[in-house]
Amino acid sequence: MTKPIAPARAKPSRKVPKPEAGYHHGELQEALIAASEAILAEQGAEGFTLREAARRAGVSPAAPSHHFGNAQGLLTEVAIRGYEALADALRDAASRKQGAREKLHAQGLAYVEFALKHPGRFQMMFANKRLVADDPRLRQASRAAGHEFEIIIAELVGGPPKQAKTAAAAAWSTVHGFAKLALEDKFGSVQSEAGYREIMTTLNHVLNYLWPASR
Amino acid sequence: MTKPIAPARAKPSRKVPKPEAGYHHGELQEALIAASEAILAEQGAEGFTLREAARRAGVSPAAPSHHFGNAQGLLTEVAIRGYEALADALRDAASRKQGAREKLHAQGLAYVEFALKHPGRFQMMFANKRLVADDPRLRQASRAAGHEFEIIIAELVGGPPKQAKTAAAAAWSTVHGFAKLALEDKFGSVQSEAGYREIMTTLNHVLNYLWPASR
DNA sequence: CGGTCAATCTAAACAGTGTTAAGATAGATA
DNA sequence: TATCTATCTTAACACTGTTTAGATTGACCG
Repeated sequence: MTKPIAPARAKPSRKVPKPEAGYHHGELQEALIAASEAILAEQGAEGFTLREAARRAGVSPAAPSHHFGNAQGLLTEVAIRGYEALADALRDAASRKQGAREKLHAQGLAYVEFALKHPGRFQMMFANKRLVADDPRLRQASRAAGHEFEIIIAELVGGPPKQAKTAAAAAWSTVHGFAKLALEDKFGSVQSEAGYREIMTTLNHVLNYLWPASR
Repeated sequence: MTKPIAPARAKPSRKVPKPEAGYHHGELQEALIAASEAILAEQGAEGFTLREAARRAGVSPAAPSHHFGNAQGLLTEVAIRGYEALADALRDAASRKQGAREKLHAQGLAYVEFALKHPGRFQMMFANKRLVADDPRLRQASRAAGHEFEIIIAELVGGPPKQAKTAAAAAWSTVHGFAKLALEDKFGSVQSEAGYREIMTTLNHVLNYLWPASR
């Protein structure tokens, strides 16, 4: 490779060039990521194909390889952004509440809400075989999202860090399992708005059962 | 070939015929299911292909369609058997313990053990998009497995059926989420025997945290 | 200003996939 | 023995992800 170090400024290079120009795309990475996210939103994780992403970005099927290596590379980038969005959602949900238990409940609701509203992206985030599972940035993003749980849990249980680790695993497992089962229609259909709200009510009951006021 | 038939008994109809005969296979359904389970065991859910299953059964790629319609049909049959095996494991685990809490813990361990020891089959069981999700037998098998949890939970909580429903959803979510996260290496590698045992220990802690002696 | 060069993209090909249509074969039945 | 139907094969189709070789382009440097 040996990139020529690319001066940071003072050059006729346009970072936001003509949108639909000829040979060079200019923003192909972003376009491919956006196309992939659109496919995931429309068709779910099983509906993604690299060729379709290239098609939507207006390039040949071989173009993505120059930027992401292969399909796993592109999906890894999508998953990283997914984890960042999830961490944001968890942080935001907790920030809107007072008290550790309320924060934890809010995070649980936010987690499942994220999964149900972006099922394709969510499923892809947890499909290691379709990602570069040992990518450092992916691992870091995943751990960062999990960390949002641990922060609140540590506040809640107070005990030694080992118990906090256990409690965090418990909380993550519960909401993750609930989301996964809901996405596979094990709690009824998620399609209708009524079904969605019923499922979220069930989740509320589950959280109240496992983390009641006295803990 | 044309074996001299060598009938086991005085009747031309053989339900367990020559194992590797000519045009007609004779037990193709079972052979395809067995081949599919072998692929899932060796390669995981992502490694399954219909053509490979046909190859292992010694038939052409089009042969399965006459028995299962398409790949989803074959995988649905595999998933049904998976749910039956899971229900058996849950029932067996509970039967070996005394007391509702001990039974529930044993079921949780059995559930995750099942998932970690047969990851390909387990993942396929919960991959609706690769199955005929509304197949009545599949739905029934799935509900039967979930029912094994509800039996024990009802014994544990005792309260009104609505609370039992909530508690069952909680228990299933927790162990399912734990299994899924473990399979995606979120609790460390499952590869080594040491890693596997460490994860099961973590699960024990989680169960003791969420369902302690006093409940 | 003009030439070089690396980054970027295309075209074409390859091996693989699931599914379908048409035809061959064989087992059971009459 | 002849026929009928379930079963299986062959061949084709439209896809997929990836690789190789070559075309194009914009940026840098004299």
